[in-house]
Amino acid sequence: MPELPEVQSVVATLRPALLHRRLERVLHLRPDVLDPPGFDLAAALAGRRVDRLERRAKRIVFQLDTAERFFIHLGMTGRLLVADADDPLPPHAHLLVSIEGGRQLRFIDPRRFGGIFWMGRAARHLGLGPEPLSLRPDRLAAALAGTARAVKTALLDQSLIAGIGNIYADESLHRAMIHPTRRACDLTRDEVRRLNRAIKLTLRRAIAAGGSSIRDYVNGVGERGSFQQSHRVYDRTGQPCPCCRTPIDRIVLGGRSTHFCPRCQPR
DNA sequence: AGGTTGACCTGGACGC
DNA sequence: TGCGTCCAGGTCAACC
Repeated sequence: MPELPEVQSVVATLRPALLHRRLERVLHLRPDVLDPPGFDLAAALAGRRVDRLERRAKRIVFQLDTAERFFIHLGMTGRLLVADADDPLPPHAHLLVSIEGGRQLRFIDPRRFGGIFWMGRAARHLGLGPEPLSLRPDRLAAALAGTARAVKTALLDQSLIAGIGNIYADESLHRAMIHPTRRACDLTRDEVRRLNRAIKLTLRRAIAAGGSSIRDYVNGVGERGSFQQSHRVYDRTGQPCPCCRTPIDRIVLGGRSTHFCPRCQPR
């Protein structure tokens, strides 16, 4: 569900409720969403203040006043939000933490592809590539030059570029007018430059719109995004391309649904 | 080693 | 109404 723009929106909307406040009690924890398994998260959080709340790729990173860190990954269906403690509890709430002042942090995830990952104080290497919003074209060119996979598949590889998912890969490739099955290493310098610009523009606009809400996604205060209304190709199979009116085509690439305009993005 | 596939989960949409 | 099938915004481990 959540890619870079959605996670960015979650972090931005959670900050006012969390930053510089103390976490009081862990009220509920489903143990199988925690890594490492068996870690005493309740003891680690009790009485700790949240000093920083940041996004790294698709991860929401908490830094406590002890300098310890943990991150939450939302997987496909995860939600992280603050609610009033007496708001009705939805199904699949896996972590509930009371916040100084009476509100409650809730991690809800029906499919449980997401999770809570304790990092401690170590400056652990996360195995993630660079952030796309600050990526320079030569860096993107180097990442793509090293692989013969389809460019769309390469964009989804978080060790090459971290934060893009299925929606924004398709949207960026359409804006750059590049066919998703083109071999990553075959792109010309000009195409890489176009792609770099398209990624940044697409992500910035999506962030400004609060992300894309196809089905589950809501931000940290429960609001839906609106960028799905501006999608050019994603989930628009058979509908007209906004540039040339040709029906949008859908293929399966690397097991993922892939949408593109056969006219604007020729092979 | 690089690249591809299936598995992990639940729920909603659709067809019969 | 009910049941089966397919699909979903992500990431791994297991395979060629």
